[in-house]
Amino acid sequence: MAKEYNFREIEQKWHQNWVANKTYKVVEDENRKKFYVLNMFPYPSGAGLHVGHPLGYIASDIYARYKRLQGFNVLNPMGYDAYGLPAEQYAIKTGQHPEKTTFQNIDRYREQLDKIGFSFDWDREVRTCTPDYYKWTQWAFQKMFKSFYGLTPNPSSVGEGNQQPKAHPIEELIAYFEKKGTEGLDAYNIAQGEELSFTAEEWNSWDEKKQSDVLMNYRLAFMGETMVNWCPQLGTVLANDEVVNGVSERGGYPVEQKKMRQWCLRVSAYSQRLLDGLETIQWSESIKETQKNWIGRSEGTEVQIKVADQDVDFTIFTTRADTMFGVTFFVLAPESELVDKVTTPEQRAAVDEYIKYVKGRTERERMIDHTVTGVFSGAYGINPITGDKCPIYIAEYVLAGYGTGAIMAVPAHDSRDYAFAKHFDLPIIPLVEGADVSKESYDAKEGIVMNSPVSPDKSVKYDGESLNLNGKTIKEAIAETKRFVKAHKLGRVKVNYRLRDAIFSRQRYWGEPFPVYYKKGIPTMIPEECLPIELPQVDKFLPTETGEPPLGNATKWAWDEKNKKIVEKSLIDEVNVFPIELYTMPGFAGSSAYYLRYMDPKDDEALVSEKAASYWQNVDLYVGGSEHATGHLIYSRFWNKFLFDLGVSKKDEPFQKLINQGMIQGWSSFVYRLRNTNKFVSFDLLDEQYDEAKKKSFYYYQGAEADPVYADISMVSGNILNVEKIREWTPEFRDAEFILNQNGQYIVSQAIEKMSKSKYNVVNPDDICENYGADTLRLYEMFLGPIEQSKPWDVAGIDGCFRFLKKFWSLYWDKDGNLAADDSKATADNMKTLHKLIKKVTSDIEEFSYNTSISAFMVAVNELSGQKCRSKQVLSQLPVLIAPFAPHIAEELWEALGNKTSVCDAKWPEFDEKFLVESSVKLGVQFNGKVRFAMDFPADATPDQMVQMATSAPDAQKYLDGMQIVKTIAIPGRIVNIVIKPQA
RNA sequence: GCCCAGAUGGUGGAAUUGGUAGACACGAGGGACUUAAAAUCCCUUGACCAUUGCGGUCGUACGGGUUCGAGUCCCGUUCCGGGCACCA
Repeated sequence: MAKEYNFREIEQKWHQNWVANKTYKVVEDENRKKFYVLNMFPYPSGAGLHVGHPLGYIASDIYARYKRLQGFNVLNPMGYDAYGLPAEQYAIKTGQHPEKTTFQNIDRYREQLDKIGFSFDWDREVRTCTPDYYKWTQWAFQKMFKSFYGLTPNPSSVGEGNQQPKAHPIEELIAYFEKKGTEGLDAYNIAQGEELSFTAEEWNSWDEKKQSDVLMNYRLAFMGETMVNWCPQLGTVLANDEVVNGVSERGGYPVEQKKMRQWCLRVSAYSQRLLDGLETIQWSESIKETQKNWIGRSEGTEVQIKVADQDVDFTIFTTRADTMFGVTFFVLAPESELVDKVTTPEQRAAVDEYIKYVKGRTERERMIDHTVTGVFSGAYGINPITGDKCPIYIAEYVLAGYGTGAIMAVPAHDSRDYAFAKHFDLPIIPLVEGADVSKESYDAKEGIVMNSPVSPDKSVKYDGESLNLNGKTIKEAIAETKRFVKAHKLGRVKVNYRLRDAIFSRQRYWGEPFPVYYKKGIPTMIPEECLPIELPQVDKFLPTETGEPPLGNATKWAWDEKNKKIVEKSLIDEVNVFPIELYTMPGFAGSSAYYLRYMDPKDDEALVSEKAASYWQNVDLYVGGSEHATGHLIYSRFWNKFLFDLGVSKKDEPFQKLINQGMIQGWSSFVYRLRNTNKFVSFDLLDEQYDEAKKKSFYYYQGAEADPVYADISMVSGNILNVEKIREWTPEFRDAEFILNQNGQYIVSQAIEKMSKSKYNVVNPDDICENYGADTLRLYEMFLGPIEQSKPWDVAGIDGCFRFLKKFWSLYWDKDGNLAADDSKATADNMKTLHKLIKKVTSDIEEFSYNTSISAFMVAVNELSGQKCRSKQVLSQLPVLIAPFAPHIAEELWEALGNKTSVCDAKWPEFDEKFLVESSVKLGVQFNGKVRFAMDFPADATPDQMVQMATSAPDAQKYLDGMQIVKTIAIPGRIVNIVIKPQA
């Protein structure tokens, strides 16, 4: 009897062995080069792990194991992003503490992960919801509160070492205010909410509250009154990336705009560095592009506009300074404070009515509905270049939050201005030669400028100079206008970013509490040595009756300043005891610096020790989904840059290389219920009608409409429903009538969708592990296709991988079940197969092309099996090569070969070219690019020799007959082509 | 609308980066071994024509181009996916 591949026994044995020997424990070792592999840690949801989760974990585990075999000291940790909305929603429904359900889910995840054979060092596990972890989340927040961004406003440090803006202690700014107020501050590029102006005397005369308010304008974590995305159903504010198409990302509830006092992070301060950093990291172009869009840098010009007959002026922002001659009106955002100032008494009523209309519209309405609306303010602005008086309008198409909230409108060259001008019948002046603006605007930045000015007297002189752009290209015209505006102090060159500050507070329970108390209304940091401030117990997870966030339900939630401890709320006296912040931090707080914590997860003294941070530096390979492009991957980069400024993180960028694994989708199955009945009709009996307007199909059976209902995929094989099984599933099907087709089968319809509990299409990895083993699962998930690609889960091909492992296994055993490997000398063919494999697998792993390396294994095993290879010289190398992909079988065979240590500590085989060198190469001989016959060439033949041999070969004669050779192309090892034409 | 990525057999996907397209796997068909099944092994499998002559023609979404030679490079079109979306 041949020895059977008993994967259950093997995998259980090695799992226990790894745990017992702490095979995957990793410690800092100055003598070895480090390599840091990381996966985006999961949110432990109630549905458990599905087959999509391990895709990324397997991919990074393969790389981690490979790097280890190459001699690197590899850090490959795992943990849980444990704070989150679902656990809290569940808690509200059932009254169970979210910590309890979260920990239950974590245990389930761990159990599932353990089955797949990852090389995680579980001693480094982190959970974002444990106090020893979130202590450092709170600590980082406090540091941001105590920092501003810019150059040091300290005259002695101007120059060397003070060229790059970065985070600095807020004390430096306070010292400056005490001496000079805001005078000369703009030289230091300090990030701020709005441009303030005050003197040192004013600053020194202000009380603590006023000074605190002013400092909020500069702090990197600050409390600000801002427009927020408020979601009434979730009872909380959301960050921009948590809102998709005007509804909440989680749950899909409507979101409205609301002005609220909130904690914010001044992410925008780092806009330029976030943009520049993208050039230094190996991420996919599409993610970098997405981040570039999100940051939205635009370089333009700010120009001062005087309002005619009023003592008011305002600033507009434009990227098309060249079009100043085509301005025919100005537009203010409805929310702009200028609206009130410029509106004339005659227009007051109309303007008020318009503002009222705008306020009544939700963000979603404004996003979907782009009809032209607006109102004339009654005032006129003076174009500083032409001297023309142009009407000032108020319209919602201008956004308050971007630029200055005011624009100059050039209808000829901006489609939005064009639509507005057509609607209000305003003049349109074309400025580009050949541009036809009778039907639409000409927005392209290409062409030659004209009408700028129309006539010499239409250009205002400044210091004897007037602007003339005629005949210039648009690019030249922009540069020239910038120069002109700057030279004559009409405005300034300005860079704007679309990236907004992140709203950092949530009105929820299950999140990190803020280490902040309110001392006479002033937000004050709880001393660093008192951290962490632990999440208090509450009896209800809903907001209080007075509308306070859930933490308002906590009774022991006040800060005793004198004794430095948390005390009962009833003791608040506003002298020694003050209320603590009721908001909690958002999901991205805990996930922004977790990769640093893995380096040193148990450290009580620091987020990460100097020693650990210096050794591990940053993540070399990060694997995760691309859906985090504008969320986690921006916040993390921001957070890391801040910690880098503090010297905590050692690299400016946290994730050197990023691989985005695709999503594994599920096949959802639908049965069709006739409306208002309990009858289900087989899909092939239904008539389909497609509704063009709704982009959706509707189904009918004998005139009655049938509605799709999800059926659990375990009830379906192929597209045939197991009627008995579904009857047992839920009561609604028990007594249902199933109308079958003529073959007596019930056919379901199927669709590819995201895997989700509610769609009943989740495939668990557990069943695969049970039936085929973890090694097959690992191999199969990688064999499915490139990691980056999304694809539906389909078990159809899994047998192929299972068969391969069985073949691989049987290379090692004879028919009696004894080890077949012996000391015989490997043949040239054996060595060639082996080294072909080493070369292919090594280069494929480096390129994350795991599917092709598995193919290479299949080929090699088939070849060796055909060669009846028994030689240990070859067979002892294979377990090492397969170890990253299928670690259990690798260990088993490695041990069977007589090794005493884990295959993890083996050495990755070296590729040797000499085994691949051929004495001859078979190449196709082409005439005029078409292959005509194949022949052998000596491997070391020169191009001339190859041509000589090809043309004199007997096969060549019939092609050469009556022809003459025009040209020859020969590349050794590659190609021989002879260009011929009929003889003249 | 703008930006990015992509389209290869019945299916998932390969292709040394411009050099014999379809590796590897699934599925399908045929065969061997078996009382039978499972397992295993062998053959065929892009299309069409020719098949007791070993071959020929076409073929990488579509239309052009560059080249001795294009799945790969360039121009245009269609379709699918992702991101941004009144950002001035």
